[in-house]
Amino acid sequence: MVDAAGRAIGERGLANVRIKDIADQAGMSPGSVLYYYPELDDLLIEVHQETVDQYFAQREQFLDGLDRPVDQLRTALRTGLPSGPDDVTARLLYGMHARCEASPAHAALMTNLFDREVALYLTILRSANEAGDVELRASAETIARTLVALEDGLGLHIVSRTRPMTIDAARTIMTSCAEQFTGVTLSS
Amino acid sequence: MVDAAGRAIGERGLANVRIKDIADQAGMSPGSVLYYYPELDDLLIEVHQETVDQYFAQREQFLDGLDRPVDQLRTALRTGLPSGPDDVTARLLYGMHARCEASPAHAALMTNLFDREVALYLTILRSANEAGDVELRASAETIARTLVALEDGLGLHIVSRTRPMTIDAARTIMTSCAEQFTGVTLSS
DNA sequence: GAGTTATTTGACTATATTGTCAAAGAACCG
DNA sequence: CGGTTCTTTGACAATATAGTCAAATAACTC
Repeated sequence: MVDAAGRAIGERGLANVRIKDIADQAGMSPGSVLYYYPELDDLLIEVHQETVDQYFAQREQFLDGLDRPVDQLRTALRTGLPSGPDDVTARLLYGMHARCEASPAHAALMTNLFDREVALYLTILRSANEAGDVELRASAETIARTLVALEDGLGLHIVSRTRPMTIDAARTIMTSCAEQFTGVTLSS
Repeated sequence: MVDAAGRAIGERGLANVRIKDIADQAGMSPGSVLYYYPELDDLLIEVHQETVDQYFAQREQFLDGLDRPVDQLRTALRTGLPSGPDDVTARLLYGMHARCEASPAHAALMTNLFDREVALYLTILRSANEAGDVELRASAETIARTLVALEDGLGLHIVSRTRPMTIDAARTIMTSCAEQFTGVTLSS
């Protein structure tokens, strides 16, 4: 059901999704959708939750098996960007940002995602630093927040089809920024 | 009329604005709105255009009268962020990002704004560098793009009420990032 | 000021979508 | 089984909103 809603949003866009679309994707009637979610917002919040969890789990998974923290950093820098303008997960998450203004639940989920991503970078940065592989030219907290916010800004432009902002250009920028903060070469 | 639409969006939100809201703001009847804009999208595009122009003009104006490029840089770093979660202009622009996926016109306006902001930083960075006030530890183009994308990412979190991301925190990050790229202290 | 065109209006139609509900059907339980 | 609860359905009512349009009004021209 939550999956079906996610697919429906992927097809029709978060702003235009109708109960009927969700019902179709779930192989149900519109009445059944309302039976489980009298407030459609509740369903959207679960979709948001689910998407955040899956996205973050995947990001962590990319790091599995990488022993050297610098390699983890390099990989994290690559996997924090949308895969392209049509990246379904990224589009959904950016769409959810708009709902944060009105819905504390969505805002909390965004805060949660942000915190987890910052924590991920923090861990990597600190262990890379302890391993003597990188400097930390600002506080680890600041660097981590910078990288996450930069990912979000670049991703927004990728998804919005801002022309000069291709995935390659965005990767260059991520790398370059991380290099400045850590004093090492990170381009792969 | 475009102004009225902007106000209506400010009150009701871009996603929920109705023709009636615009008519009310303009002191007209709904019929008159349709008379001038049979396609409501055309009006939204003009609102977008207008907002981009005004926003950028104001950003430039903040730099007026600042002779030293480093001061311009400091000011640019401060004025590129939303004034708070309720910043009407910022909310409108972030809302418009969602429309870029479907509308090339909106995407073009976003590209235009991005390019102009990058150009602004480019000018500042280059003259600060020529004045011998800053280093450029990456290409000016890369630094400028980084700063603009970072502003956008931070602004998105401010507007979305991502809790740890206050305006102060965001300013710290902007400053710290610029310091890394330029090798000088910029905090005011 | 008569005639012409442009603008404005608000009532009306068309449409899309949410939400209701009684009845049908399935699952479960003694 | 018979009864009970849970689930599902699709037709229907309620609502919201875009868009139409004839008629009223204003503006403009000669």
